[in-house]
Amino acid sequence: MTARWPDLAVLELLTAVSERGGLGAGARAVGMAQPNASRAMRALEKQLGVDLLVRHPSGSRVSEEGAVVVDWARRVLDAAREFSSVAEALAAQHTAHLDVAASMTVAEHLVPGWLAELRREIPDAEVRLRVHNSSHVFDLVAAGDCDLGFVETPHLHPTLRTRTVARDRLVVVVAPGHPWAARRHGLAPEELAATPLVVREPGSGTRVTLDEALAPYRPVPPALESGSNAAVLASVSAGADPAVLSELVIAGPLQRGDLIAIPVTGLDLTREIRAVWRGPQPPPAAAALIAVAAAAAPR
Amino acid sequence: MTARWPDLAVLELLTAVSERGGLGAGARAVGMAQPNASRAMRALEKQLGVDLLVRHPSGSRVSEEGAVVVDWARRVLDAAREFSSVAEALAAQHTAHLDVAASMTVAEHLVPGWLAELRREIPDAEVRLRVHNSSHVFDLVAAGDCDLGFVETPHLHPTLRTRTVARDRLVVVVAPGHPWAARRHGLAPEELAATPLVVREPGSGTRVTLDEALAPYRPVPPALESGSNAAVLASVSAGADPAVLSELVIAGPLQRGDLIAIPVTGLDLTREIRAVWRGPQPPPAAAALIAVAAAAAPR
DNA sequence: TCCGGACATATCATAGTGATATGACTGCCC
DNA sequence: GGGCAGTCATATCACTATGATATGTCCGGA
Repeated sequence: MTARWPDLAVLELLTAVSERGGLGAGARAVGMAQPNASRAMRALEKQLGVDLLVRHPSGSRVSEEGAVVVDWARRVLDAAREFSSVAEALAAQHTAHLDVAASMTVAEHLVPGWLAELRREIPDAEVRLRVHNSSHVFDLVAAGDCDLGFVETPHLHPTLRTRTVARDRLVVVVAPGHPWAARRHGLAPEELAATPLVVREPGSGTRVTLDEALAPYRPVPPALESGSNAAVLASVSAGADPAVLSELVIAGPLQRGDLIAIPVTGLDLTREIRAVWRGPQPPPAAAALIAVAAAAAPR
Repeated sequence: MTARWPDLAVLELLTAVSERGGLGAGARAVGMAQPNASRAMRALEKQLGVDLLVRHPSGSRVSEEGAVVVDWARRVLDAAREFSSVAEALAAQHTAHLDVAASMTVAEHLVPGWLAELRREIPDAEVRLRVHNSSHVFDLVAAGDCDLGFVETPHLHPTLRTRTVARDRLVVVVAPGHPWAARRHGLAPEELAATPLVVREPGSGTRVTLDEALAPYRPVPPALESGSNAAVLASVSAGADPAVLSELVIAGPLQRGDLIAIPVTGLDLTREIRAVWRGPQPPPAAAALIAVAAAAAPR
C-alpha cells in the first residue's frame, strides 16, 4: 500500500542540485556520475509525478514545485542523519566519552533531561557535564576541551558549527509587592530600559540577549549583577527591583505565585538555544545528544 | 563522506518486526519474503554495527539497542511519509479540492497560518475552511462532508483517525481590576471550581477540556456561557468574573496588559490539537496540510 | 563559426533484490 | 519421547537496478 519509499541517495542528490544550481555540479557534490544523476532524477520525477527540474543545456535549476519537494526532502535527510548518528553512537557506546559544556540556564533546566534520555538510549556512554557561561562554553569547544556545548547567546562563533535545538524567552519579573504587579498595561521598552534591573553577569547568554535587545533604548546601569540565576531570583523576590530571566528559570516561582511576570510590548526577547561543536561533524555521541535535544523541544 | 543512507524499506521492516514480534510476521506485514527479510536485517545490522534482533527459533524480538534504533527509524519514516504526502499533493494539485473543518480556537489562530503555508507550497489547491465547534467537526468528518478536521477535544472518535499536530493550554484570565490580579500565590483547583466563570458553550473543545479538568472538584455553574472566544474575551474584560480561554486567544490581550493571567497550581490544562480524518489514509492534500501543521508546531 | 559547458542517451558489467526450495532449531502436544 | 508446527537461516537463480564509460545534442559566448 505504501507504494514504495523514496531513495535517500536521490533525495540528497536533489538537494545538492538545488544548492549547486546544476545537475552535474550536484552529482559531483554527492559523488555520483552525471549520467546516473540524470537517470536518477528522471526516475524520481516519474515516481513522484512531479517535474522537479527545469532542464536547460546551459544548466538546470529546480522548478517551483521542485523547491517545495527539496524543502521536505531536507527534513527526511535530517531525520536520517539523526538516525545514523544515534546508531553510530549506539555502536560505539562502550568507548564513548562525551564531554559537554553548557551555559547555566540550559545546564540547569534542559540538559539534565536530555542527558537522562541519552542515558536511557545509550546506557554505556560516559558523559560529563560542565557549567560555564556562554562565552566560556565557546572557548572550551573551540579549544577542543570538550566535545559539545550548549549556549543561549545570539552570537555565533566564526569557527564553530551550531544547530538550534530549542527556543527560550526572557521575561521581566517582579515580586508580588512591586508597583508593576498591579499594572494595567504592558511595559514599553523605553520604560524597561530606564529602570535599574537585577541581571546576570556580563558574558552570560541571558545578559547578552538583554543588552542587545535594549541597546536601541539606551538602558541605565543595572541595579545589581549576580553570577547565577538563583541569586537573581533571590534578589528579585526579596527586593524592590525587577529582574529579567529566562522563562525556564521563573516557571516554578511563577506557578507558585512568588513572582509576577510583566509583559513587554514590542520587544523580542526570544532567543535560540544552540548546540555548538568543532569541525564539520560532531562525534557520534555528541550527534546523538543533539538529536535527542532537538527531538525533545520544538525546532 | 556521508557513508551511505539507510534503506527506508528495511527501516520499515525493522519497525514491523518490532511491532509484530517476529521476523517472518514483520516481513509479511511489509510484503517481503521472509528469507529476504532475514538477509536485509543482517545487512542493516552490519551497516550500523549494532545487533538489532535477538534471534530465536521460536521467534525474534528486537534487542534493547534495537528498540532505540526502531524509535529513531520511525521518525525517519514519518518524515518520509510526509515527504510523499506533499509530493503526491503537488502532483494532484490541479484536481485537489480540500474541505477543512476546524473548531473555533484552532480555526481562528492556527489554521490560517497553515493554509497560507500550504498555498505557498501547493498554489493550485482549492481549499475551503469551515468553522464549527469540536463535536460538530467530528460529525462532519465522520459523515464524509469534509476531508479533514482540526479539533481540540481530549475525546477521540471511535471510527476516525487522528494525529496530534500541536499543543495548547487553557489559562485563567481576569480583568486588571479583578481582586485575583493582585494575588500573591497561584490558584488552587478547588478555588477555581468554586468560582462562577465566563466560559465557552458546551460541545466546544475549550469547554470540554475545562469541565473534565475540574470535574473532580465539583465545579459551580458558570457565570456566563458565550458562543465565541471574542464574546468571552469581551465579557471578562468588562466584567467581574474570571474566564478560562486558550493561550492562543489571550496572547494579544495579555501582551497589551488588557488581561492578567492567573497561574493555577496542580491542574493540567494542556490539550492536544489533533487532525482528524476518515479512513486509513487522508487524501493527499489533507496529508500535506497535516504535514505542514505538524512542521509548524512542536509535536 | 567554432568551442566549451551542461545535460541526455546508449551500452555494458556487476551488485543488489526478489522469489523459491530447503535445512536447522525450538517448543508444544499427544 | 517422537512427531508436528512454527520460526529463522542458508542456498540458489533470475532479474532488475545501479555504477561506469563513451558519445550525442543543445546552447551561449568568443
